[in-house]
Amino acid sequence: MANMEKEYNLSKNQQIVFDIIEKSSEPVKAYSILFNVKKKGIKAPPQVYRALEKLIKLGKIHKVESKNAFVACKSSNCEVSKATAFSICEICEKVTEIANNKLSNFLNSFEDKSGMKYKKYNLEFFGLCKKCKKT
Amino acid sequence: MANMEKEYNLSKNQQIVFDIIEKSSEPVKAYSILFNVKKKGIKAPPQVYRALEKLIKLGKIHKVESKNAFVACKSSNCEVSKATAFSICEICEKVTEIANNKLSNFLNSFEDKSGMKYKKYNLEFFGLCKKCKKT
DNA sequence: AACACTATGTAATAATATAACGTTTGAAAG
DNA sequence: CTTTCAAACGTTATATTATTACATAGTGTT
Repeated sequence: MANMEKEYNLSKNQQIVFDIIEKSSEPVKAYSILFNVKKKGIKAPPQVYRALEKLIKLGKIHKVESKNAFVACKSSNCEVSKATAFSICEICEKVTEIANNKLSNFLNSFEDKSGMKYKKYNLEFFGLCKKCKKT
Repeated sequence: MANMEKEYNLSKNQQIVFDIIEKSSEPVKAYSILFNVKKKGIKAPPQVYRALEKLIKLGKIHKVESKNAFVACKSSNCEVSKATAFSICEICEKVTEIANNKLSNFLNSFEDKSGMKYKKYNLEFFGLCKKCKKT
């Protein structure tokens, strides 16, 4: 019920692309999406990239810049994407979105030397996940 | 004098590529570098990418992921690149490396819910620079 | 000299992303 | 309901970014 309206105003292609990303347990690349939606009638890169662009604007997905790949936003009703943080394992490449108030509060209120504040940021942490640390 | 040894052990191609990046006031793209070093005998992408890879490892340059472009490290004798933060203007696209102890201390000691710490991060802030804010 | 390691040169191609067009659709205003 | 406008769509072509693969050359060590 809570997320009934979540995908309300997505267009056909946007919904198809979003479904692929949301179902994946790992970041999905644009051309992987393209390959997977050929059967649904999406045939060319611009169709995928346009959907991605819109989904990012809506905050429904994020781009993991260091991987050129896309993940669904897990934060509860993240309406508009402006502040993202990810944890990335350097071995298994697992990517997890970090939702941490202390972190986001700190970054949202960060001021540089010139007193400039930022309304938007993207942070990518690299390290070893639990599994990979053990081995 | 202080930076006499800075570029000591760079190979020929590494030095050529580094010079281009260091002289630029803005992030430089790989193919822009390639174009600019044709006259110096570097003719093919792998030559540039290999130099870039090495320079990143050495901490002499950083990649600005959201722009697929490279900047020289301005931090004083940054031997190895592991923690980077940039300020990016959304209008004029000016990129500045942020050197801020409060920020780096916070991020270096950050622990996520699972107690995981990270040895490396990349942070990109987006906003309007002073100039662009005025207009 | 033999070895390992790093760097180089080169051709080909893979992977990621956008430009440019014209058409269709769907919601809002008259 | 039909005009209008913006968003979304379909398609072709192309631009941009990055890597694979393989052969050669330099550099330092033992």
